[in-house]
Amino acid sequence: MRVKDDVKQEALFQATVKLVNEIGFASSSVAKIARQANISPATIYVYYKNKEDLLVSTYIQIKRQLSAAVMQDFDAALPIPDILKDVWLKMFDYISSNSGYFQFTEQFANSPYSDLIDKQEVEKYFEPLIQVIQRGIEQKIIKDVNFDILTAFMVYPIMILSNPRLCQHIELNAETIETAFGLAWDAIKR
Amino acid sequence: MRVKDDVKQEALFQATVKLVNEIGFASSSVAKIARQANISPATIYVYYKNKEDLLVSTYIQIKRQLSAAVMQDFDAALPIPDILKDVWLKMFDYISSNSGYFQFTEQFANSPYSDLIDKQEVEKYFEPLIQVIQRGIEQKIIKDVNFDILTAFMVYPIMILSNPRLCQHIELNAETIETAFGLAWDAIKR
Amino acid sequence: MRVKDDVKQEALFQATVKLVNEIGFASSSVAKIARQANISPATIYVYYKNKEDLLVSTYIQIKRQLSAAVMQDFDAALPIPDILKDVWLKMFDYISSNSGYFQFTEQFANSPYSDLIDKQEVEKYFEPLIQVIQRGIEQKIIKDVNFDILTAFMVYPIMILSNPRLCQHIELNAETIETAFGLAWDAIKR
Amino acid sequence: MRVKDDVKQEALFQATVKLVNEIGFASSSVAKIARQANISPATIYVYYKNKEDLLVSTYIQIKRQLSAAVMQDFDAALPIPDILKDVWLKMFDYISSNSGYFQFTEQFANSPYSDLIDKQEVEKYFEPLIQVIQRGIEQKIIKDVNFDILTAFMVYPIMILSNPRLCQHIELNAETIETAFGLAWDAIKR
DNA sequence: GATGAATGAGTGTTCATTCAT
DNA sequence: CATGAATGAACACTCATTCAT
Repeated sequence: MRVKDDVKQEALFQATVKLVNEIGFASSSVAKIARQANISPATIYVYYKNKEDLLVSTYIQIKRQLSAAVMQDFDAALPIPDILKDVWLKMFDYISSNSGYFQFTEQFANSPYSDLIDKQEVEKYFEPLIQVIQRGIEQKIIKDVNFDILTAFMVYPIMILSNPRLCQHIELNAETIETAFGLAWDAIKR
Repeated sequence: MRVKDDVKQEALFQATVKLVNEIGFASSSVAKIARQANISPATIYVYYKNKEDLLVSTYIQIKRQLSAAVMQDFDAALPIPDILKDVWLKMFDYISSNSGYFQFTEQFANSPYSDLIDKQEVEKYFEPLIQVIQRGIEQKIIKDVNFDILTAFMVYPIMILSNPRLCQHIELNAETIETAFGLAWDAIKR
Repeated sequence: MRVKDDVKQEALFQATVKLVNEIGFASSSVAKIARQANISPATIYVYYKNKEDLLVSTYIQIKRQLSAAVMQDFDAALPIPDILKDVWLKMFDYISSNSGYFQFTEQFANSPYSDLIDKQEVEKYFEPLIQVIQRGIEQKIIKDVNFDILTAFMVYPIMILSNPRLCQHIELNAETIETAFGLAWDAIKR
Repeated sequence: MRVKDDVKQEALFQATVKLVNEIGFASSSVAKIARQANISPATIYVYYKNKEDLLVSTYIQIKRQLSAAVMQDFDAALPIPDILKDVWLKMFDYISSNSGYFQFTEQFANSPYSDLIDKQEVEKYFEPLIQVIQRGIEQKIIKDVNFDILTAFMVYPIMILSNPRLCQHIELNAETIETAFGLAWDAIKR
């Protein structure tokens, strides 16, 4: 028998990301994704249960990759600001090197499919980071406020600044990224 | 000669917002919107050129309303932090009083229709605010950084904290809103 | 506005019956039925909720027509054998004049859609006939046996003899029909 | 060299009958039958030319089995009514013991595949029975009418009474079966 | 012999839009 | 102005069958 073709599966992944970025989530039909990947629409159903499965799997794959990149060489022993800055930089690094993947996750997060995701599944990868922030609060380095508020200033600004749909005028280079971290740190530090 | 029926147009507006919030952008078909508004699908084409026109017009109407609410009683003579805090509070106020409208704009911003919007058209309403920030920079009260960076810390945190999809754990009351502004101000102030 | 076209609905009815008779229930797709009726597949959904509705409605329409034809001029005052013979002849008459309709009902009855039919809805038209048979049992003219058994000899033979798929060799004329009734009557009479 | 696996073929037969009875003819796809039989869809094409061949072969196998069961110990020397009653009882016996097989044939007979069957191929097994009836006619024990008419009263009532879709209210026990034969015999006897 | 991968053709259904009234 | 009828194109998905191993 023929064997499942990794090349085909990878092409499907790339096609999904590319098409969603080009024409948006709502317009990305199974047939169009198949054509982009140069396979038959029916073949998609060999690799995925249905469209939802294809999109959700693609999302999770990217999220896993992102979290691995960001948490790589994580060193809880460093000073807290250094840790946060390291994560901040790694995240910008990943996003700018993989802007297509990142854009896909942004679109996904605002689609109805988003509700199907177990958020904790994704968050668990960042557990060490969360503990660092917790420690920062205890050591009175970081403001003692609701965690969602801290996240709104420590994480989402990265996403917003990296989203070309939202920020068309800014050039993301080492300097601006560093500058932005300055604001983030000022926001949360005590 | 009969004239276009304002009641019908308003019903159409409400139906569009309601349906998009309930079943999402992709699933909101013309026929369903029409049924929700208790009119015929064909009648929509009396009021709007096509579906895109309907959605874009709905979006712009909300954005105009939001900017009017936020910029109401704008007083450039006040101290800069007071101005920003006032805007911050008014924005939260509008969003919490009109969460349906706000949710619609969030969904819209992540749809392909979003590209059709002339962002400057919306931004011009905030011109006085932009000038205040400019003045803050000149007076060395606000950090002299790219404008997009300032916005990422002054405006988007509001949207993120108000988005129930993103922040499920936080209760938005006077206290948390004030706290959040504290972080925003710390981020941008010199 | 345009008005619902009775001609189109009738064409749809005829096309459904014709196609099911020609290629069978399982192969009769919505697209094929539409092509046979010379309308767009989408138009079917103007007249019927879905495929099931189309088929079930077609079935019920035929059944109603059949029962009306069979029970026409029903006279409970006549002698019981005369009543039964009259019904027997009228049924053959309807079936031979409308063999296409009848074939459709036979196919329908053996399809999964059949389970959706409320049998009592159809049976109620034959209520007067059922009462006659009941009376025949009480008057000891007809055998006092389970009603299903009587039906198996009084009604189904008509269907079998009229079914060209099952009986290819017999010519259904006045004589053979009369002969067959003789057997039916001998079967059930006391 | 490996040989065709009888166990697999039998599993395929059972799976086909089971699935058709459970979900109907139209919904029984090759893939589903294969899954039910715990083999690959492709393997079916080792044993059968195509889907049609699978279904037709299954039908013929059952029919052969039925005729063997019914004609077992056939004794043309017995009195004619005894012969017919014996066949009648054996048929009910087979059907009630193998209701799954019987249901399959009923579904098959109303599918388009039915036209592919050479009816004479099946009928030839009943040749001795046909000759008995012929003899009964000659001896003026049985009515001298068209053979299809006799069959409509001697054979089909069994099928109708055994079809749970048609007769839901009757309990088929020794008594009702005997009673029903009484009607059948009254119908055809002179 | 046996199989999972692969697919073109098809399934029932909904779509945004136009037409006739 | 207002509408339900009408539709070609598209939708997600399944089909029977063949291919490569």
